[in-house]
Amino acid sequence: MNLFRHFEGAVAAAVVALTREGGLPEGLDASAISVEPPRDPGHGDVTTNAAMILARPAGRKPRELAEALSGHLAAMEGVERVAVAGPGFINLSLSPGFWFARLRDVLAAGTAYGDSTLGAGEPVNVEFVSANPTGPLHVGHGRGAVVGDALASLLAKAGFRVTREYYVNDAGGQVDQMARSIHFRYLVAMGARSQADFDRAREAGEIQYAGAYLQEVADAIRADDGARWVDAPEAAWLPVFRERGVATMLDGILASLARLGIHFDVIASERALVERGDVTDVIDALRQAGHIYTGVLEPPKGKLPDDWEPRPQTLFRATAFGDDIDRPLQKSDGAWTYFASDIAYHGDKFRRGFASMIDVWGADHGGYVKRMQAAVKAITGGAGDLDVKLCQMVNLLDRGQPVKMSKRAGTFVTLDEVVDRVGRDVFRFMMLTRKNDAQLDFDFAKVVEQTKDNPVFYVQYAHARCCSVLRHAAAELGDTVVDAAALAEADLGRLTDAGELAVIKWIAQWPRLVEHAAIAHEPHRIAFYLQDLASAFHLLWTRGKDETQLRFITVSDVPLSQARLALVRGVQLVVASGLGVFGVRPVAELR
RNA sequence: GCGCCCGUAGCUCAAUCGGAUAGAGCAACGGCCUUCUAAGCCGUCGGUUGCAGGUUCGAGUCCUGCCGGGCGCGCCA
Repeated sequence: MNLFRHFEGAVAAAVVALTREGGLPEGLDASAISVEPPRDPGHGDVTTNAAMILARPAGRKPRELAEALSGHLAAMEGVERVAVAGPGFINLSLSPGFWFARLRDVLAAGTAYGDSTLGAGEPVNVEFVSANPTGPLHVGHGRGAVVGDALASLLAKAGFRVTREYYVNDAGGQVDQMARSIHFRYLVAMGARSQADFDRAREAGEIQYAGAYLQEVADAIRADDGARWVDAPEAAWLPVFRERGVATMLDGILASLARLGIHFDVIASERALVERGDVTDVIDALRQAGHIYTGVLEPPKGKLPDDWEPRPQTLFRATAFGDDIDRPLQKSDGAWTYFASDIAYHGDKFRRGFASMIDVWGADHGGYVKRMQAAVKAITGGAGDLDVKLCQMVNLLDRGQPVKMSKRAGTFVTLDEVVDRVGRDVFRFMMLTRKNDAQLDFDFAKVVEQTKDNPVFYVQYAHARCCSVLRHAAAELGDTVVDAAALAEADLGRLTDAGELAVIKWIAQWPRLVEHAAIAHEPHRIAFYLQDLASAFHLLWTRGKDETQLRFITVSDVPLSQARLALVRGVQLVVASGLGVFGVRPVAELR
């Protein structure tokens, strides 16, 4: 139960009641009323701005209105005290019994606590990674992967029907360049060209993909086909080398993601899209709607590209949908631009039932957002919505020193290498400790440290500590005293310490946090929440060191122990629930 | 030149579709802690939220204009 949503209903009822009594005019707009936790806990547990929102249209003073509404709210079950404060806030303080009921919610729901019906089963498509199948993933891709996957899990927990999707850019010039690079290596392997030729071509920049990872593809083709492609024309070998390359690279990419625990529901191929005629179809549709014309773009202001010349192009009227300039759809050789096929792809997603689409991109694609959103508006008649999450770069460090990366020097750090070194769970959690559009420092040394500075450790430790306490309790008090059924029946009224209540209040925020993070498409909020929850719990545990009467296990008082162990169990479940959204496995003990 | 993102304590970052006195951690300073799992706990110091206007009951948040940083800017994806 999201307790704030619960009290939203109460506030709405109070407004209705007051209206019926003649205290408010009929038909006021109540949509701006919020019910939320106050910034300052000293103000109470729940606050609403209802009186301030309604005062102007009602022609009444905010505080006076607040007093009138308070009367109705004071009668609510679970409300211990109502106060009007500041410019007209209504603050509710809830009774211990109300909080105990929330803890019982957790014990009953398990890690499903926080699951919401907010999404009402609405389909949402989350497209992420979508890296070119031309090489292994690097750390930046890893961030996008984790953000996309966690966002998908978050939306699923909030009640949306989520599809995870990967778009393979297997149709453009990039994969052709990769094919040529593989072919060159193949020729060297066959003795048709020399290694010196290869090195020279690489130095001259004629080989765009010089990574050694393509050697295995060249070798595999040689093993299968022998000298068949040595003298063949490019038109003959290119498709073969391209397919082999794409298949191998994609396999590698998906394997890297699988190691992170990431799996896709749909792998969409750009080439298949083009070959199916989807691009032609969507362009035709746009043309019929009058959104396409042939024109000449203004040259960009400021620095002019050397080879710029005015040229008539097939343009999408993106400016009609909020973009700054109209965008080209065809290259000069007649092939579709990437943008054109991407329009078709998003059109395809929409036809498959996704009015709500989320794309996770690297920040270097930022300039592309407006045109894609414009295109989505155009092809869906305004019915589709595209949110783009741009992921900023990850700065790799080791003990504070930047890890130098260079493709040329071969010191390029792949995602696999990072995951090998720190483990999947640490990587995933760390990738979610910052807003997606903020740069993120990732220090190999720090992320595996067992100190409070390391958020992964701090949160995992809270979970491990809960497990440890429960293990000890089972040993000292007996299994039947601490099993799920016994704890569900515990007399929570024994939890009288303010610190204990504080932890329950943190636990009870979880359902609201899930909903808000899901609406905002911001999974990182969970990381901050888990640190806060862990902090409250660690604090309580630590107090037990000095004040032994506060310890969770008191052998001489089994009912008291059970109440406190119920609280420990609640913390354990909510931490596990949060880590579950992140795809991080909670640990039962720290090594 | 234009567009997008960002600018919050010395540092790294929070701040709930616009809420009350802008919060944590690190660092610094002062104290405590020998264990239900040790890697900690408490306190102090620290702010014109880049600058200037505007909108309103109320602005870090929205609008306008500047300043500073990052990214992008027709046939790459």
